[in-house]
Amino acid sequence: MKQELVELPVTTGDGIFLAHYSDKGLAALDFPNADGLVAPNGKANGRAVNSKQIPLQILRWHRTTTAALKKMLAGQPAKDLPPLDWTGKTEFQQAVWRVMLKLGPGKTKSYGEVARAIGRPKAVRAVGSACGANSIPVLVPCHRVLAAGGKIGGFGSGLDWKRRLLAKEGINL
DNA sequence: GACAGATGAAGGA
DNA sequence: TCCTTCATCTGTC
Repeated sequence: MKQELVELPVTTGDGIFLAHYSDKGLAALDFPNADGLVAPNGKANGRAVNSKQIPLQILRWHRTTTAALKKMLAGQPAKDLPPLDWTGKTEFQQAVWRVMLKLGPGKTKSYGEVARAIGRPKAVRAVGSACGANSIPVLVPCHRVLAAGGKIGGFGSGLDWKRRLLAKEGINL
């Protein structure tokens, strides 16, 4: 059965992101498209999609998310993060993302370093896959994971975003 | 079970 | 240096 998600827009100086909440926490975050609006799969442009009443708890998470996102986009550490809903994700993916959450602004790790940090030094390609499976970019800073030698590597939401986010944190590739 | 992938390292030119 | 090749590990279909 499919879990119902509440979708709420997050307006930032970089466009309107779309946050998806389950009853457990923030489940996904969509980047704005080139026009600064939410991506086409988000069914609204800057409006709450769900007509039904939004639970107070989700509104509180949304405030935290908005503040955290704005901080991150300003290259500052987010003070608080909403609970993240990683339901259905594997142990391996969660381990990779936990390592990323520990990375502060301006700090980067290579895919190999992340693999070593979770005790699987040879699972470098798998770390790349786990990064790609990250549905909460920016807040789970997969953009801070670079390829060996300081090369940019890849980014599921587009390398432009990766460069942009890194530049905000003072990292120029 | 096969295949693909956001890598890394080694070897050769 | 730069490029190519291959080993490695995990997730997905």
